[in-house]
Amino acid sequence: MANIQQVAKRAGVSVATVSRVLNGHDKVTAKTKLKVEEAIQHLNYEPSMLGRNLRNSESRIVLILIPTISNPFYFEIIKGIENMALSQNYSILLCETDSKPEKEEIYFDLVRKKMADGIISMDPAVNVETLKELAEHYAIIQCSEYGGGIGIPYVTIDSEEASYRAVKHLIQIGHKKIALMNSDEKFLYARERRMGYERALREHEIPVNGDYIFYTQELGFEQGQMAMKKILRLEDRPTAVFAVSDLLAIGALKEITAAGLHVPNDVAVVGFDKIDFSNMTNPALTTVAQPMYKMGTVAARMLIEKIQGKTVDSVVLGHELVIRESTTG
Amino acid sequence: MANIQQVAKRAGVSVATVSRVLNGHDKVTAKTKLKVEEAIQHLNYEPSMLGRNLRNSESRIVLILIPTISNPFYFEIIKGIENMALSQNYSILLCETDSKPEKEEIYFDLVRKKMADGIISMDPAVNVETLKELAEHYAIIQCSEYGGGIGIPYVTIDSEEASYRAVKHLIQIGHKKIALMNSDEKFLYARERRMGYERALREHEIPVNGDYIFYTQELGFEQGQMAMKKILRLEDRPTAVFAVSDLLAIGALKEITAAGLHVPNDVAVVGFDKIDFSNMTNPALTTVAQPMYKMGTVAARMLIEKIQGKTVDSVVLGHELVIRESTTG
DNA sequence: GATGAAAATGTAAACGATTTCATTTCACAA
DNA sequence: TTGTGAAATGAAATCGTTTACATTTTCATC
Repeated sequence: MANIQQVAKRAGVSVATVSRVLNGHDKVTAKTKLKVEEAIQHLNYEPSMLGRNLRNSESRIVLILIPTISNPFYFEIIKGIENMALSQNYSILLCETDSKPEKEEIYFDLVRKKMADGIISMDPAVNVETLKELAEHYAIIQCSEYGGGIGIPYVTIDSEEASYRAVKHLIQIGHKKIALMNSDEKFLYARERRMGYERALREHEIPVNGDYIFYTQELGFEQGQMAMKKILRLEDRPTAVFAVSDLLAIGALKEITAAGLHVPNDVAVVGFDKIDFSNMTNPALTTVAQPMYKMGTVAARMLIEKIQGKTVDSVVLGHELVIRESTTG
Repeated sequence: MANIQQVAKRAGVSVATVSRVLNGHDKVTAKTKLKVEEAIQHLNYEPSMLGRNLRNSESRIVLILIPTISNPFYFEIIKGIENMALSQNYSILLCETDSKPEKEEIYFDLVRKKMADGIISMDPAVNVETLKELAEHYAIIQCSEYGGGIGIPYVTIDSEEASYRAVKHLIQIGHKKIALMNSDEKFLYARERRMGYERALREHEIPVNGDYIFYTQELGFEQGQMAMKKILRLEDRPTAVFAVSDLLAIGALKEITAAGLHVPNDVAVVGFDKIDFSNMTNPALTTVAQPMYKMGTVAARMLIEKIQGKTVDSVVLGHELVIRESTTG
């Protein structure tokens, strides 16, 4: 494991010159460049990021904060972030918080200790106070989930509108009794999605029925099953369900089928996110597609600009309703 | 952003003493310790990993190489690795290779440049030559997928035996015409799983029928669908399918249902891996459970020991057949 | 109060790069 | 040949820690 000194020695030049060759900087004579390159080759030299990072006061690592890696919703976003980051010579540290403040704190510490240059937060349960405080000193971007009005740039979609369109689709194919499977309204997106749901109903003069709205603690398959069980027990059973995540919707599918009912003939189902699996279920799931890959690249670009000291503005991206078997048979 | 010098100055001690307090090293008088802690508090000091890492010639980062993040098979393994790593103050860099040598090379470079202290490779398509070469200088562990006999420690399960048991289960519930949906036999695990399949058949005096063995390029849902289409077209149609991944099996499920057939009455299906989704399908999938979380923790522990210069031995963990609706109705 | 060993603290040299500023080399014109 | 300015190169500081070694302090003992 040679270092820059040894390369310099072998090439008969100073370390400064080696560094210049390494970084393609300034002007270096073709002849010296050749000598240096020969030395690098011969010694099998690889510049150490440790030295370089210390000198440059940067780590070239960005943190991605997600609640759990098991939620496929994050896949494409992560890919987007990764590719953009890679193209700018950043690496990504994927951090699962399990929505636990202790784990979150471990990762926040990583940026305080300069192990990371910035954070892309996708955890809806993130501690907003700490995040705000951190944002005063470090580069932070919120992706997909965001606390509004806290001065941290975000990239997201218009949840209210997306939700509105999903419900409108159900109404247009004839449904009037539409249940909403929402997550806890402490999350902004949950409040927005309920508003979209209600707007669609009101617009078609369908009264909003509180009994048709269900809240779940998490957005997983089991929560979807449990909520669906309750829905199926209602005396005036809904003919359609709009779930705010695909996993919830897939749980609903399973439960409806288990009850001997048919999707969409007895109960239609709409999900949200268009995760890969939404296409693998029986029947395939109608869902709202978020431009996840794009969100990732945009978030990464914003973060890198922030790291470079630029000011960046929040971005709202478009979305799309993907109609499949779970509503149209 | 204060540094250790400023803390030392304010506390009226030397940087060495501050460092000692920081690391809970040696003996420091309670009084000086207090002074130092006051200074740290007051200056809001956080030790920089950049300096520390350079000095210690380590990055405290480990690389995880996976072909793609979209395969849920890796979730639990990653969680296992992450938790073990975290407990030892390591962070993990999740690296998607897309099974492309170029991307792989980017990540290999990260360890050559000391940005990472070691690698846990889970990519079956990894370039074994490069890996071997790298293993001479750096800490490397293979997890789940491994090239045998290349001198790199691995943790895995007994694929042949697991496969044998899965097929035996199908035979025991009355099947004789059992198709195998395997991946390319350039992978060791694919060869092993075919051997287990054949052993089970031979043991029950069922001839091995080459027409019943299908190879897929990847282990995804679409490949499962395509292979199943072919299987359904066979004149003497199998009554059961053993797929070497859950995603393949889920593709098969979808295709069987689409053909108007019933699982398991017309065709029984067994998968491999017990990913979360194997429980969410209709019907739920019979599958071979790998102890993924355990594999992760074991791999991480092995890697850390390797980093510390110890010699470590390969490990073979147990597995379990999980019988669900796709074979027993 | 002097002594000496043990305990606490300090000094300064790493770790491996980048970069500012000073110095040398070079090409060319006088 | 000499002088000049530009181009190429080098010397040394710097980034923020840790730690081997040197030095000072402490304190029980005589």
